[in-house]
Amino acid sequence: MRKFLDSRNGEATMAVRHSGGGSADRTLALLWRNHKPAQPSQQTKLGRRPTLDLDKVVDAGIALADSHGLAAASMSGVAKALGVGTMTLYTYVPSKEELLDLMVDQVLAERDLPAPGEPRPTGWRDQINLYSEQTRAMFHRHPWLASISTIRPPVGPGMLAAREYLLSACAVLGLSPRQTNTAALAITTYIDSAAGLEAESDQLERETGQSHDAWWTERWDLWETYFDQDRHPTMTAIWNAKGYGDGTREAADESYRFGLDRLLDGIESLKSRKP
Amino acid sequence: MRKFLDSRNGEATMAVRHSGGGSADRTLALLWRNHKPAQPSQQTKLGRRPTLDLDKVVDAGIALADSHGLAAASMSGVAKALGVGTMTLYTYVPSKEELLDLMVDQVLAERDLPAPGEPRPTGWRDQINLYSEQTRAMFHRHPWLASISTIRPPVGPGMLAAREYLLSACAVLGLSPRQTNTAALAITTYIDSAAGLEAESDQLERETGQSHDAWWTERWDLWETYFDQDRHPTMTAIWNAKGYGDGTREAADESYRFGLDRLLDGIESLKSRKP
DNA sequence: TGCTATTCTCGTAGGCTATACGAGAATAGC
DNA sequence: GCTATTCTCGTATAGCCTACGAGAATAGCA
Repeated sequence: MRKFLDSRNGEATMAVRHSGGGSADRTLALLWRNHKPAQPSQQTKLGRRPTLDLDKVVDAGIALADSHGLAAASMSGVAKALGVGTMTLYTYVPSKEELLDLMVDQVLAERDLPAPGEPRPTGWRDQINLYSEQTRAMFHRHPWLASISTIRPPVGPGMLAAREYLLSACAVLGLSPRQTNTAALAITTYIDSAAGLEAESDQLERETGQSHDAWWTERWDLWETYFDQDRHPTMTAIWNAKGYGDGTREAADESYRFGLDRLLDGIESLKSRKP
Repeated sequence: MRKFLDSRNGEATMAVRHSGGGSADRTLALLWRNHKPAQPSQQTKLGRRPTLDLDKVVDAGIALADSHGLAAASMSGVAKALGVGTMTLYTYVPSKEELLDLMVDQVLAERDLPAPGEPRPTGWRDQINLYSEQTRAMFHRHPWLASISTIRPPVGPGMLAAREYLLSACAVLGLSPRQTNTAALAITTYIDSAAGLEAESDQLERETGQSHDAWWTERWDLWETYFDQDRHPTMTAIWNAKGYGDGTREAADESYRFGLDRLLDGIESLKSRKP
């Protein structure tokens, strides 16, 4: 008897990911597989030995998505990379959807964030900045993360550990529990989105071999033929004042930090406002 | 001789969208089709009459994506909705990629934002809030927008008009052109991301018929079996203090506004800081 | 009227995707 | 060696985009 396989079919095309259908309990068991000290060895030694294990499958999926894009991490692609038949994967994973959840949580767990008792930066901002830089690095290592929806994410050890760290950092502000949570939410919204865009952008330049400058140059016709300065006076003024960045990495970095710093300014000022 | 069709194939699976390949000029011509007063009627009346026009195709794509998700806006789906053969669409649109660009820019243009000469809210914040609310409404009408990458977006009239408005709103702050642009970027990053998440979340509840509360309840086992309070003290404390929202629309709205307001606070304080 | 050049229409086919089903291979213990 | 159990994976179905090329419709001209 096959283990999983009761899944209702697809509609998982185009980066939609409900994480929904099968058994939530089963997915949880897979996500937390290395965190509860092993079920009471119900595993007898009956039957054929497996050639793989779940970690190998998840790692192969991540490696493929890293090197050749999320689309390359198809069931057949992962199977080929592991040297097995496509259908063999379904012994280890109930469906592609669950595989994605597992890939995501594993990658979320990669961030090196101090656990509750461990030493951490002293100031609030430095604690947030640690989260920010770790998250940015994560997105750069795995740009495909940016194209995965984060509502109803995999509730695995990786996601929960990062959330705990961010909340604990926000807690030192001394806001109400409710506001602490809201502040953390605003911060992740900005960081995930800005870091994701940054990483996607870099990846695009790498993959297509076309710099953003080259991309704009290809659209020279826009300014030549279609752009109406009278309808876009501010853009024109900023352009004339050379207010658009030079497309360098430093400019992008400055942009990222500007938004985050202003958001943190705003949150921090709540403290002094109501002393 | 077919008009378009020189496209290099695929790799457009899974919500990647480079907008790259074909002729950028051709895509621009399609995007701006209704904004330059018609090319010098080079169109003789030779040949078979077309049964459709580009606007019908784009509208059908948008309608399908709105009602049944982005995946439903496939070439065959759109063709079926229009009552023509799949391949007929390729007379009007070079590829699926371009169709998506056209759908996106049309939807971006839906926002009701005052053009340069027109009356607008007086205060800076009200001007930004107008942009914010229009954008939020747009995402709610078209939740599929959230799953489309915004780097290298379609540079059509819709995108440019919205950008002009936002920049002109930021310009009243009197920052340097460079900082004005950076501020606008931070604001769109937050708004697009938060509004997209909000809309995706609502759509998910509608589509799956499962509320977020129900989703969490389905994962009851997490708290029961896997969650370790010692490793997540802050989460536990916030939970005990009922600091997690009640999942109502009002709570989500408050969350959205909190982040935006703090970001605007931070940006605004730049003015007074360097008088 | 009929011919021609031109344009639009669209069936077929090829190469991708996920996965249900079921036949077969391998193993532990008897 | 037999059996119960487990893992492996070929085949088939239904979807995706789109290259190709045959055929239909039309305007203008002879």
